[in-house]
Amino acid sequence: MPELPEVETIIRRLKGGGGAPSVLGQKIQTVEVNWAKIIAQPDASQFKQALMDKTIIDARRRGKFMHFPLDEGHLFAHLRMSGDMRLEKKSEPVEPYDRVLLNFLGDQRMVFSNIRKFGRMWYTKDPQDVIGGLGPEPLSEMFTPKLLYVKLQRHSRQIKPLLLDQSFIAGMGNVYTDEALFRAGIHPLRTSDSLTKAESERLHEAIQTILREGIRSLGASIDWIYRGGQFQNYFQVYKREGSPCPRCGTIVIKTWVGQRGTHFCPNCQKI
DNA sequence: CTCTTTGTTTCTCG
DNA sequence: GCGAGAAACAAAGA
Repeated sequence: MPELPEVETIIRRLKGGGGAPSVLGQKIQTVEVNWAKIIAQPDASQFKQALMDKTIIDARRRGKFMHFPLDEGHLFAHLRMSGDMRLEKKSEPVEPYDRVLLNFLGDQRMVFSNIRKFGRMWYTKDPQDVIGGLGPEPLSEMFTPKLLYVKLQRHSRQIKPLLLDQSFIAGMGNVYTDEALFRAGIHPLRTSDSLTKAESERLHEAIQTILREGIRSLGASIDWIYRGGQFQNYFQVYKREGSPCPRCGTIVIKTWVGQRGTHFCPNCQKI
């Protein structure tokens, strides 16, 4: 559920700004792992050992991954379905869903909070181990309308599952995919290589606009999955089944595509 | 107990 | 090999 805009929001917050504390330059003193399965690589005890005395030199986002280059090696985190990464004072109380705590030298710590325990963290020397298989960043300069069109033509797949495929394009999840397809006026079951150049260009514009608006709104807050953002107030189709389409008034419907709940307007998005 | 939720991986089948 | 579809899995909450 935390998708590209939510992760981007978290990363920007972790980097500080306006005098707020930052993770940059923080040296890890100790690591507490309260749920061992969160650690995907290596195992929990080696993870703790490896991170000790390492310094965080940057905080970046790649797709839905948080990427923290260290003075030696790299720390990655992925929230999967829920949660947050907080920077706070060590004197703050530990919450029930805080799974991993990085205690820094000084008075700060970074906390990986994850209700569902589906999130994962990695320590590796080679970033490619974790993010090597990801497709292009949808907000990067290399993600051009032409690139999207060429890539769509290379597959004959349903457009919605293809957009959710992180090796095709990194960072799209169920919410922003439904919203982008609505904005572009494309039915979620359309076959990727059936899209015309004009449709592909509309989709490119829609993906970038929806993601930028999501970031500007600081992400979307959905129940207890993620909190803080306002983008849920701008949903056109997601979770709006049974309500009129904001463009044409037709009732928005919900179906299943690739085993995922899928929302669209049957009038604006024709097969 | 059953059902739903999503990101991701793994499997089978055509 | 490719794509569809299903299943599995991670766990919690209604």
